[in-house]
Amino acid sequence: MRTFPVCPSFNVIEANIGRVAERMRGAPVRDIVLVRLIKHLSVQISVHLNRMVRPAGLSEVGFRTLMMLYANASAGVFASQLSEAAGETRTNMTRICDDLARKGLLRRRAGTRDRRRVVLEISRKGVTLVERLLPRMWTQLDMALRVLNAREKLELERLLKNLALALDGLGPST
Amino acid sequence: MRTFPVCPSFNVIEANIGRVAERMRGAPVRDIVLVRLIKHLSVQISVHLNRMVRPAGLSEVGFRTLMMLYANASAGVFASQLSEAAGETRTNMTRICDDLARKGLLRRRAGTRDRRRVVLEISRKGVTLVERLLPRMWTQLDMALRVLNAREKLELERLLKNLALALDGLGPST
DNA sequence: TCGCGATGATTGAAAACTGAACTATCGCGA
DNA sequence: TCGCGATAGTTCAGTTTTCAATCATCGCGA
Repeated sequence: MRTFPVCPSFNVIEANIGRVAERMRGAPVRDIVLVRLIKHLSVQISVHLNRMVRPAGLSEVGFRTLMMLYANASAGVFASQLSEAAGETRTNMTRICDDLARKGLLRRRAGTRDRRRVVLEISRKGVTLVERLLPRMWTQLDMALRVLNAREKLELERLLKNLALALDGLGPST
Repeated sequence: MRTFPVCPSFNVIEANIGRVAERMRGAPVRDIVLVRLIKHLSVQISVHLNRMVRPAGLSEVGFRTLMMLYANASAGVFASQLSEAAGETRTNMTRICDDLARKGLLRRRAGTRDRRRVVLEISRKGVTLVERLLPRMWTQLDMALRVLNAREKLELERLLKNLALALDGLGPST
């Protein structure tokens, strides 16, 4: 099977996967490589994002949350929706919002229709911060993803979404 | 821009990214979607793997570590190599190996040539466990990735590796 | 209208992970 | 051979994340 040139940080991992296959026949090597690649990339991305927002006193998760609030600035969002949008557990979202609220970046208020719900709204200060950080993040992101052309990006998105769909379906059954 | 059908769990996220773009022109929407997709997939995969190895009393990280040890069963591995292969920090690897050692799945011994190093070796019990679990994992993995054909998998691997390479390069500079 | 199971959010305890010291050892040059 | 910066691994303290229990509120049916 042909392999591709790859970053040093992943070479070690791939070498080890190959060694597993040598010992135990039938290993779906390419599949394992894919899974590990996704994890590896996820970590790399997190590290980069963290490094970018740290100077502003935020964590990557905090920033992601704030951005989701920014997206819904006009109406505000319920906490549960927000946790879904940011991809965090509800418990964790509570803590993250605690932190953001302490920093004055968001406001919490009880829902009017349903007082169990909590409406979260980004503050003026939060908007300012997001709008200050976003352009820099976008530039970085654009630079990093320049290695792929438009067609490749589209194809990558398609493939990853197929994968996400498959994993979703696999979930509750097994 | 055309979008693809996608799992419900990611729909919310994508909708929110779209809303950010409405508010702030110039957002590289497709790029952001890609990054969030990768993170989303990484989490999904972790959940699935965890669910599979939990009954054996292992965490996903523990199993991944054990598998890397299995790959190098003949010679054993130094702890630092292992942490690199498993994609964990050295600190965390110490803790994980503590756990695996307590369960009798690996042996630790001082290196002979260099006594600072610690040689890690999978135990008989560890080998048995890995060989019991692997086939089930591979079956699951195979099922999940059946949504992609061979050509698509190869293309996905190529694209992801390109991305990994780009992020690697971006690292120390900015 | 009164209950009561269901739901949204929070809290507390525990687990997982990380960064910064610290310890022991190494290899190299004076 | 001695000393000393570098390296491997661990420990400790702090952060982040999760699970399970809890609180408050809702909506629905008797």
